[in-house]
Amino acid sequence: MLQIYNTLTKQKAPFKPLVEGHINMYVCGITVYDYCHIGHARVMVCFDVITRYLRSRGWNVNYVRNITDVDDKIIRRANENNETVEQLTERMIAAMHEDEDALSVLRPDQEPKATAHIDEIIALVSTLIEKDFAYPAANGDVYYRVEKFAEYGKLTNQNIDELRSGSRVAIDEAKESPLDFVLWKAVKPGEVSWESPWGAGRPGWHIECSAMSKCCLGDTFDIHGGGPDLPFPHHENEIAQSEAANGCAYANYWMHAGPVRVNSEKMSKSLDNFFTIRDVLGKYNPEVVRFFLARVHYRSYIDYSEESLKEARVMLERFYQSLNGMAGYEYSKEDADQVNISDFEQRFNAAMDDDFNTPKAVSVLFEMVNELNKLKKSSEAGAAAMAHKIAELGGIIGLLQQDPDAFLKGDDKEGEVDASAIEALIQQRTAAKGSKDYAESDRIRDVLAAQGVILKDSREGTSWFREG
RNA sequence: GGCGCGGUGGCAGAGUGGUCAUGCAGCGGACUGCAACUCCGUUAACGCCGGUUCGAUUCCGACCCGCGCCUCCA
Repeated sequence: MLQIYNTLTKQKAPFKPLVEGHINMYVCGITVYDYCHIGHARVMVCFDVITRYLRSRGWNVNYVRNITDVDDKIIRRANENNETVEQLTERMIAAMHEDEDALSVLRPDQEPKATAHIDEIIALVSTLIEKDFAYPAANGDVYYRVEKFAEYGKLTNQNIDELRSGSRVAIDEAKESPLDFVLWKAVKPGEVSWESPWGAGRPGWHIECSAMSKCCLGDTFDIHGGGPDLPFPHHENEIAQSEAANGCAYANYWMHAGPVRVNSEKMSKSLDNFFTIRDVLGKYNPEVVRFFLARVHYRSYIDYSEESLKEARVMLERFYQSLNGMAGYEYSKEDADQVNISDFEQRFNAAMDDDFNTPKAVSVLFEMVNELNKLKKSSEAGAAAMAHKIAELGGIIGLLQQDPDAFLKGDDKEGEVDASAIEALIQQRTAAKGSKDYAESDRIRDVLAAQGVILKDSREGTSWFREG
């Protein structure tokens, strides 16, 4: 039984879809004015793991993640760069897709862009005005009348009075109340804009998600997800817009990923303490980055550090050392039954069913590695079956799909010994060993070790890998 | 100030009212020319103070500490 922690109810509850076997999920995506950082990567990986797992269990998942391609920051950045908004956003969308591909994040089924849904946005704002939940102001903006929506604040337990007194938002003369937020922004000189019943302008931030989710998934859908800084005000405002306009529940389950931290502070644009995905991919194998993010429960914080990345690398090495060389062996269903594959698989699924507990699921995978290493000595077919299942289950988290030998050897990087030089030194060492010249063979091993290359002698000869 | 989340062995990180998390590191052993990989064994923890209970790291309350949101941010 799948259990999901729901931000709305603040507890874990059994998941019940609107339509049996089917899941409609909307996740807030990226505002594309800059390269994605590791915090963005976390949200991408988190919902990618969730989608992969649900599909592996037979759910039919329709995964929508939007792209915000017009807003203040985009306009400012495009001006700074002397390019159009569209040039900037297309560049950043391409970069985002490159980053996702590197991290083995599968594309959502739909990636709606705000600028492609202006008509739907205008229609939604019109409905809100008709229903008296919004008003055009003297300055050309259209605002949402927050105090008209009785349930405002139900996602994050805010109450209107507290918000009003604690409001840090500067009083805007055009608004009826400081809590009101903008649905449609009147154009300023030099900005991109679209015609509307309230004059030329562009959508506010929150309205696009209400419009696009309605367009792609309908008035009510199953899961709405996003990053840790979105519950308030963004998701609160989405609820207010959609439920007021549609007259029915918006999303049934709200899921929020935890933050990535640096030195105990949240990684964020405003703190300027972020590392972009491409920075980090320059130093670590993409799978290491993915594992770094996926080995912690999705709702917990993660501390970003070189040590954490290295630890993820070392953990993956254990998997790949064990899997290495197992691909070629045959096995039957009986072989798999004999080594209790289904018990492990059940425990893996039970962990994932419990609010997507990846740390626990990974621990099951490690138990399987231990079993595999033992089976290598007793049952070739049993070991092959185990190895196959480890890779299969790892694949659900988006891991363990590389060729083990390739992962362990790594790419030849600038300034490091390349593979052919390593092979040549190994041949010299083998010759030295053959004549029992251990001083020489140890010397060669030390030379390689000094460059991070570790040798492994076995009956079949000497193999090597690069340590993390 | 309001609303939330969290404090687990040297580190990372799950979980449970009374037997093992898991990985790294450490220690002892096996394998090895020596290593590496691997295997076997092993050490060690639940912020603080009360309460409930036969028994609490796990439930309840207070306290201390850390973090997030309340302004654009995933």
